[in-house]
Amino acid sequence: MAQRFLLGARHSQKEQKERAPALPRELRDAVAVRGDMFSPAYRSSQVKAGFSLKETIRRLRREGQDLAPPYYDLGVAFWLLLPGARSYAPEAVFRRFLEGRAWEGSAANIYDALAVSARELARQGLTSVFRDIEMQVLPILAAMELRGIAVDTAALSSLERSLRKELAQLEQSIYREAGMRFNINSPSQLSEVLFQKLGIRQRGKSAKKTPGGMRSTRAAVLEELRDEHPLIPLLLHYRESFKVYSTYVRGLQNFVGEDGRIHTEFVQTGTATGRLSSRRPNLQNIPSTSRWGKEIRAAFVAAPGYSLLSFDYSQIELRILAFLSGDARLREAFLQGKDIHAVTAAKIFQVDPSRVTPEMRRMAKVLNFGMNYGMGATSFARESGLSRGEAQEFIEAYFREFPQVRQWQEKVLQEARAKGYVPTNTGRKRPLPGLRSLSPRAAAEAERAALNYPIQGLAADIAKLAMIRTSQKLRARGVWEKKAFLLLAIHDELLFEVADDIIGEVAPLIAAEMERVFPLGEIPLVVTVAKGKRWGALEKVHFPRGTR
DNA sequence: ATTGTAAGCCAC
DNA sequence: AAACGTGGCTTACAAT
Ligand SMILES: Nc1nc2c(ncn2[C@H]2C[C@H](O)[C@@H](COP(=O)(O)OP(=O)(O)OP(=O)(O)O)O2)c(=O)[nH]1
Ligand SMILES: [Mn+2]
Ligand SMILES: [Mn+2]
Repeated sequence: MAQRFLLGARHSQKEQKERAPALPRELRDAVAVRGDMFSPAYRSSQVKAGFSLKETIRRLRREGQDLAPPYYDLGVAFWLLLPGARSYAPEAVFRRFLEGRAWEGSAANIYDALAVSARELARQGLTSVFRDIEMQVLPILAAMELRGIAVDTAALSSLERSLRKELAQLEQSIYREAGMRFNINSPSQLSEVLFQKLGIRQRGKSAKKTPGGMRSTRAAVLEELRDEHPLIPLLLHYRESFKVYSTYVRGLQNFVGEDGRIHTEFVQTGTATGRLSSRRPNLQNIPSTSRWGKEIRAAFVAAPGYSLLSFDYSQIELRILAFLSGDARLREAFLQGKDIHAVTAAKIFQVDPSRVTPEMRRMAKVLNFGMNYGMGATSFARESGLSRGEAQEFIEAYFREFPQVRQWQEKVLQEARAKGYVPTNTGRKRPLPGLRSLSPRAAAEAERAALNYPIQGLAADIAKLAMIRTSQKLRARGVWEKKAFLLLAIHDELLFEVADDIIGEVAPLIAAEMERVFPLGEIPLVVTVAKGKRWGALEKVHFPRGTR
């Protein structure tokens, strides 16, 4: 299937010429941008074409210069044509899409890649997503990376001391219970200690193996063995603390810059669905739930005189599912302002919806999305604590309640099998060659990805539109990158740093803009707002009626 | 010393 | 570990 997206290789030069429509004038007149150079043309209104334009923009802005829009980023262009590849670096792109031509870093190379990608984007109906979404987001990401987010390093150091102490004690307790010293961080050594030396086994259950044939020691397995040996709860505790220590406390400290801020990199070509990813460090997976998690988040702070403002779409993918499937009852639930995550939590935990805790609701999220994207009864049972039979019945009841969701899924799969790819409402598409795999496992895996893609992909576009529109609004007010800074995009959440004296003005503005970026028919997009001096201690903001 | 893979786990 | 999906990071361990 990937062949369909390979360009040029199958055609002779002559055929190419006959088929290739002329490039629009603005692209023929594009300026080739090489990352290590500067040209007065960078200030012109011509299209700037090149690889890694975000990095070029960052470099130029650091040097007091800039790269004027409009942009044409070649890596992003080829990513839209074939999302999910490992690399969109020039060498990889030329190898895959411009066979026969090698990347030499020349302007001619850039024009070649521009011509090939632009024609194919147009042919596949991707021009609008590319130009109106991706190329608008690009300079916003550059600004976010340059700004960074402030970190309370003293808080992190204090956390490091606490965790060191706790880990040292846990380590000793674990050695004592095991009757020997070993590397707790080595799953193979731990597996041997647990299942050979101590002979721990779950009565009447088969051994859980990793793909490598080892007996698994992951948390889900240890959780089931919790009562079988006093070592197990110690290990679970150790695992959680060590994760926080190694990845978040020690790891993050290494990324704090001279300016006291962490500057993540947002990868625009990092996912197959249109989401962004974040790396070096990843600031999209900072812990949020556990006790340690809260403390880690509390180490991310606003600059003096500023506050952090968080805007998160409520139940975003469930609303999109209601919109796409048209399911009458799911739509009705959202028209009535229902919180489906809370409803599911209330059913699972058998409490009144008003008494659902944040932890219960987070668990319900996993179950709700799990059901919609193909989770089995066994996994549902483990996640929920229900028996396998109860889990099976719960899933069936869910699809009885929302029958049009199933119908929509069947339709998505049919079209996906016929076309070999899945589209989103914005025109983005993802090829899924696995759908035609002869391996039932691989085919089933591709089917689940196909069910997820139209929803996660549209959610990604909504979040990107939110970045674009809110930045435009703030720019019109004269505060963008002056008194209001976008710091992070966490999938369906935008985290701003805003001067205290304009919070009352811009918070309703941002929320209102986010709620209008993509109307889902009658289904409202709802944004939850929270603010505070520390990310780990935000308080919900309520707007008076009619202010947005 | 560097690179790649497996296992595991954090977030959305 | 299992019929949720999308990611990135750390450690251990083997291969280079
Ligand atoms: N497949 C899957 N998708 C998830 C999972 N967790 C989050 N997502 C996706 C779907 C969510 O709508 C989206 C945003 O995550 P959030 O944590 O903001 O949850 P959501 O918006 O649904 O609820 P909220 O009202 O914000 O608490 O990310 C998950 O466990 N599985
Ligand atoms: Mn949300
Ligand atoms: Mn969110």
